[in-house]
Amino acid sequence: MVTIRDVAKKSGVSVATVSRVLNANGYVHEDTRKKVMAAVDELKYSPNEVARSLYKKKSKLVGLLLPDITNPFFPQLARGVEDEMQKGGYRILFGNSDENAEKELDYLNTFTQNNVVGIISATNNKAKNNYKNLSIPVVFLDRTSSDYPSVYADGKEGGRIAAEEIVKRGSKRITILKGPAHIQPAQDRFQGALEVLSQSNIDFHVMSTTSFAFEDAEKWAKELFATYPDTDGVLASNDIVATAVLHEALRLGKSIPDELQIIGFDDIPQSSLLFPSLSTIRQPAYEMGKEAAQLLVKIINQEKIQQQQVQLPVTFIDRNTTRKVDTNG
Amino acid sequence: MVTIRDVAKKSGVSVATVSRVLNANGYVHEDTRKKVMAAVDELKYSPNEVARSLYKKKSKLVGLLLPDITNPFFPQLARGVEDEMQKGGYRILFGNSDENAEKELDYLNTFTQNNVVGIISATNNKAKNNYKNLSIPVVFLDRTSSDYPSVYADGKEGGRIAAEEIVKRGSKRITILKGPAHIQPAQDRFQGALEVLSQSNIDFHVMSTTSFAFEDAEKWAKELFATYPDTDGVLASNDIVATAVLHEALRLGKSIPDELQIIGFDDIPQSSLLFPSLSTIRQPAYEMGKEAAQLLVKIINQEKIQQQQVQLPVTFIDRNTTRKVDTNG
DNA sequence: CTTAAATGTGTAAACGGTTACATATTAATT
DNA sequence: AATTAATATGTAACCGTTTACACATTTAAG
Repeated sequence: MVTIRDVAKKSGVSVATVSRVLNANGYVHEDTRKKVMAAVDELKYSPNEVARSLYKKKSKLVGLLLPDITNPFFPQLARGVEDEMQKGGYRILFGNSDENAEKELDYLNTFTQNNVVGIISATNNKAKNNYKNLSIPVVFLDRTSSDYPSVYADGKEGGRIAAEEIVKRGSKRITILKGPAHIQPAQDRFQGALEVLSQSNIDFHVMSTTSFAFEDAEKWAKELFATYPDTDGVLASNDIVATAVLHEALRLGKSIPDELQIIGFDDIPQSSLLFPSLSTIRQPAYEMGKEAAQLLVKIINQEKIQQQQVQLPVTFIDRNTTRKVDTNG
Repeated sequence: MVTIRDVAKKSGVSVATVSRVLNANGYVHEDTRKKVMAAVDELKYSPNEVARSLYKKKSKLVGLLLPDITNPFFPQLARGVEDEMQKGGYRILFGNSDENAEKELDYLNTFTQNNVVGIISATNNKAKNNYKNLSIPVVFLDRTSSDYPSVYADGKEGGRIAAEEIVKRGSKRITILKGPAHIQPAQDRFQGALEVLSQSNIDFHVMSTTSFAFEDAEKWAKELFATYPDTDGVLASNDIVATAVLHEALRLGKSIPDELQIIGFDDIPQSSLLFPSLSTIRQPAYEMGKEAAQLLVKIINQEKIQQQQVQLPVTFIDRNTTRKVDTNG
């Protein structure tokens, strides 16, 4: 390994001078700067971030904690975070928590032990006080929080829109699939939908589900049609569940969207490739990731923050699992 | 921040002793061990990995470089890597390369600057010599390599199987969608399929595509049916493209699998949730990630390796975009 | 009982950077 | 010409660990 001392020797100056040219810090004569840069090039020197981090007590690393990268909603988030962090020269220490408090704590420890300069967490764990005594900034992603910086989409509004749209398009016996109880965003969606349907005079059922996993999704779908065979509108807790519902409905020979309308949530990339393509409430996942990253670097740089909580808007994506609404009405 | 010195002071011993109890190194009296552990607990001391890494010249970090986490094949890989690494106490420094040599090099630098102890790379870049003068072990994932440790699925065999199965099921005018030229695994699949079809007396076309992106997939699909409207069997370069083909075929009112059979490649999670569900060649992505991680930690630990190249088998997943084969034949 | 080996602990030097401080030279100011 | 400010560079301490080495004490062996 070539160190700053090797560069210093080769260019005939002290390590301090080398450090100064590398960091463009303090005074250094143009001639010596050139000598040093030449030595750097020749030796292919590249500073050891670990040593730098040790002295400075801060690295160029940020921790990113997601529930599960395997859930198709999260890669977009992650990508948004990464692309933005990349710009600021930050790199990502990555972990999946599985919404498991122990794993989460474990990762939080790793992050601090590695001098990360900030953390972005998209977990929905109750164990908030894992974060209480962290000395580094945290921003929560896809999760509302009044006491921490956070960026999230307007889930409640999303739920409302979904309910309004499905009603407007004529569903009369709606089933709301309520997502896992401990996932706040899922509850927000549910509340929004509930609010609208409660105030309407449309029949509806609520069916609880306990996970967002692929493997479970088909089970809920079967259960749904077994329990409520005459439902003509499903508000799914997310696009995965919606996809499973769509799949099962087609298997049962239901005509979509004529007999049954389905609205998902998230707008994961593959939703547009289904047939019929899935109508859904879009969360701007990539932008959310970016936004979170921007917020975090602002906090790291001690910039003034206008808004600790960033709420991003949600939009209805009108595809083919919903009927066309009468536009002249 | 509480350091080893604070613990030493509190427990009335030297830092060397504290270090010894923490690392279970050298001799230390049981009584002092207890004293030290008590101080550790009381102060909630947790060692600074950065300092440790600096002295030892190796961290507990491994670099993971993927083309794009947003491509649904990769989260599974990543998860396999992470789960396995987690077991060994390693954490993941993560990056997306976008198959861009500059980004790739940039990440490789970051990795080494941060003293990672190994790298797993799933890129398909020509710029192999980015890896030449790395002093840390690298294993390539989803990519064949004779001169580096690598784990990959048997793409060529996968291509053969796909071709055989679609022929066996009666397609007579087959289109092979050839994936991007610079993606070796895509070429392997293509070669396998080509091999089988060349030796048969079935008509077939080859159509080249240049990316695996969602946005492009629909374009290829439309182009496919515009160019070869009478094709009755498609061998897609991966499940995304297959999904787009399926979508477009259904849109055109083709009956699947009766008029048109489709076989994908990868078996990404959502393939089973399509309707009709997608027949495909399964790559064991999660296992590949795990295998790569296992191989890397073996190399890190200087264990004897029997096989530098591990090739995982590929299987035909017979779902509903292919016809049922006559079993009594 | 003497000696050697095993056990237990501390001091200080690394690891590879950054920077406070000291010092020297040159340029600007009066 | 004398003084001050700006420029340029080096020395050494520091960041928080680990470990080589030294030394002391206990235990085992002869």
